[in-house]
Amino acid sequence: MSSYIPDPVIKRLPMYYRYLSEKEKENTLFISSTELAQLMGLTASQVRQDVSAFGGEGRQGCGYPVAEMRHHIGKLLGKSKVRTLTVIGMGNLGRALVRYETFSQNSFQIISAFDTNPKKAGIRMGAVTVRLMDELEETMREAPADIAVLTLPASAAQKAAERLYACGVRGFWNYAPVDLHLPQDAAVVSVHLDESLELLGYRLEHNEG
Amino acid sequence: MSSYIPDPVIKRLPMYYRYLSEKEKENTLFISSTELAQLMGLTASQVRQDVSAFGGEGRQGCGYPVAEMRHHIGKLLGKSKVRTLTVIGMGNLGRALVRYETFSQNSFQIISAFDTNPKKAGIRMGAVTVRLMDELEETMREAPADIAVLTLPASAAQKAAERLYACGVRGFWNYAPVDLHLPQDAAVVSVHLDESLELLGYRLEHNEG
DNA sequence: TAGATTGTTAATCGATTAACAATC
DNA sequence: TAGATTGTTAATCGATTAACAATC
Repeated sequence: MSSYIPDPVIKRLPMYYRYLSEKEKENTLFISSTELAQLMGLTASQVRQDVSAFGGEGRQGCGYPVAEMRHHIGKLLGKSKVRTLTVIGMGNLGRALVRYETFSQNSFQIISAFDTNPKKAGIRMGAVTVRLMDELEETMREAPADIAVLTLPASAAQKAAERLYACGVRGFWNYAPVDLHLPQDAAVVSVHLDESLELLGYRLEHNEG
Repeated sequence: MSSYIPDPVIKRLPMYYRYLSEKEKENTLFISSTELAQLMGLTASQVRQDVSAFGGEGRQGCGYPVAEMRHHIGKLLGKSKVRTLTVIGMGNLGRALVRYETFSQNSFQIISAFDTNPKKAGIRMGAVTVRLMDELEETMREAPADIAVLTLPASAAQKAAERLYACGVRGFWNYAPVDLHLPQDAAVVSVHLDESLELLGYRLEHNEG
């Protein structure tokens, strides 16, 4: 069905979506590759190549229809569906994510949260009540999650991921500083905050001679 | 001094650092490009090119000296210095980051935190006391920060960044869903959590025909 | 029609991979 | 020395940029 889209283009889709959303809010009807490129820090040529790659359509002499293209990208990103999330690990980060409301705006819905610490079990956080990891399988049967958010120690992440995979979870949003090894049909996106900060350290160090 | 290193290589440095740290903990003295490549999901050839690019040195027939190479990369990443951080915006994420202890292990030290909400001012969080944004300039004079962590609404991020830049801050770790525009000598690394999750949505949607 | 801008083909650039001589 | 593995040069691959004909 959907033909091949190069990975660099896919990674830019969310950014396209963001800028098109902004433009739509400003009631802009059409935007040229030149303007979009400038906003996004790309070349106009690259924008035209990207659009062509992800199947967008423009009008010569006029530009790209903002609303239509945003909708098209939204569909590619699977925004038409609601995704259910479960958060594994109620440390500082887990707690913050559970309370983060921006997700719901984007049709991501946190439906459960787990921790291994019995002291945290039963506590209400955001819209969910923390459960013990022992109840994972049972809970996943009753209320399956599309995506697991892994905010637990590196040492526990791989095993938890395997357990979740066995429960049918196929999406993994990984915050633990490890690279997960899961079967091909699992989708993993990692957020390595520590590495991101280290990269900033590098840039800071080497920004002028 | 330091010769040019291609950007893709730089972005891999933190991952090299992570795996070398693990190997060092296991008391591995040398590691071959083949083994390192397998761990990191790269080709051996790429590892050798990377190492050569960032100025690492191996021993033929033997591999790369783990501890030495880790130290070398650490120096490139500026890990020899302690970096001071200020967190701007005490929402869920800001609070989580202030309490996050992994940073200190990596020689990043949070020394102040700000919010525009007077109700939050004066409250102690993690190792710092929240201050009102009004006190930003004064505080930066007394205790300058190398890096500002921007965990505030998109609409406020650009202006806050400019203010911080004017205070002499040159590193920006940006969590707001905007792209910052700052002078050349500022180093910006953005963590777009929403976009990262959207990418996962895409992968989930398109993982098998 | 004239002007603007797309869509696409060709050219360039840079990153990854392959190959192999150098050498520990 | 023989075996293993680096360091580097060459080949390939893919992404970005440039150019321009097609067309709204």
